[in-house]
Amino acid sequence: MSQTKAKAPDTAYGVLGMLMFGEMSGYDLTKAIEGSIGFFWAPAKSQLYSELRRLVTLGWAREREVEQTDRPDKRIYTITPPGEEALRSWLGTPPEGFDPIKSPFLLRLFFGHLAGAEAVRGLVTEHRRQAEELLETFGQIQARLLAQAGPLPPYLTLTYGMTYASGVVDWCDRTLEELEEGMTVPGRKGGRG
Amino acid sequence: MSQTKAKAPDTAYGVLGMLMFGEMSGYDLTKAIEGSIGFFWAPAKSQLYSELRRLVTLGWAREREVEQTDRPDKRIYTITPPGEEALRSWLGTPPEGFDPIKSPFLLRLFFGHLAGAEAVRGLVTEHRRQAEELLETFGQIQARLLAQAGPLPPYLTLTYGMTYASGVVDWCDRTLEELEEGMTVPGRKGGRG
DNA sequence: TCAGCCATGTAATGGGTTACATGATTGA
DNA sequence: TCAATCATGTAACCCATTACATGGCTGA
Repeated sequence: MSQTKAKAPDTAYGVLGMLMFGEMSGYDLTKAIEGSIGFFWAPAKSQLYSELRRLVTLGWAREREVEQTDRPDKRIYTITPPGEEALRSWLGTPPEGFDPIKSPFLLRLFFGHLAGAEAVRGLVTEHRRQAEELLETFGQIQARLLAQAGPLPPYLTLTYGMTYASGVVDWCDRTLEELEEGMTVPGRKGGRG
Repeated sequence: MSQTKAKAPDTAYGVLGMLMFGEMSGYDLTKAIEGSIGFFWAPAKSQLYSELRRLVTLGWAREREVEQTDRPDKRIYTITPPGEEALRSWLGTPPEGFDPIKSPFLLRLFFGHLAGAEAVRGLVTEHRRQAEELLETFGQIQARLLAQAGPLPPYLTLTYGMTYASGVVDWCDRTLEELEEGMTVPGRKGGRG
């Protein structure tokens, strides 16, 4: 019953991809994900488990029960050949449309004039702090990745993240300066500086 | 029955904020959103309608039926004073945690070594194209905003988007060059260039 | 005159999160 | 000895998307 032409949410393929690193339990996967793709694709635990059930149904992964005495029993998942094929086919299909942006920060910022300049400054400052924090985390990961000569693509996702985060920091700095000039769009006319 | 201390999803506050521009129907709101906060907060139509129902229940908006003959009847929504208060209070509460990133692009890229260098180049090239397209759209909006002296915050969300998109374009360019050098992390040892 | 869009929504479905459950080890 | 963490998952709920429904106008 293994389907290759089936459609599944991206999360399913993310899990499949992780299984390429070797067989894992749901728990193993949560750990593996939070250190890697978790930065840009972070399903909840229970979501993971339900995707695993889906993979088994599709024939894209095999499930094996492992009984344990000191720990809860577990189920270990292995990718199957049809699973690998489905993964590769998905990889060959670029996502349509740009990455969806969903920003609680920008949503608040947009209505900032209702909250006043001081609140906006606070919002931006906090955002900057978070971006710097992220940047530091990325720096540590980078050091690790540069020490071993692994495949390039995961490293590229890291540089992407670093470009993004440092872009945010710069924008925050520029914006905090701009906020000194008032809360109106800096049009050409009527400006005094 | 108007509650001020209630919790609602961010989408509800986004809708409330839009209602500050004046009373609107659900249809009006979809239009208003897609030209503004839609770039970073884009609920589906039906989501919008259910949030409107929520707002009425909470006492944050009033609903008024308007019968029409040539068009379907409509319901027009107005923000109430408790609604305004809830909105302001929400604006004063910065989001916890950095904006969640959910990137179908990075998810594919991460597993790029399974697809080969050529596929990765294609993926990056397409992503670059999309980013440039976005950048152009933003440029047009910018021209419009600079022509009138409106409030600064919406303009700031725009510069944020532009910083982001042009950062992506740069990253794509750098990455396409890097891909010429092979598919391994450019570590210090063993490199020839 | 027919396809497509304007204008207004509802229904069905599915993806994803938070809360709940369990018991064994380990460190303070 | 008590709280925290490891290790493994399930149940309940809600947010969000896609598909469906309706009927009048508008341009080719």
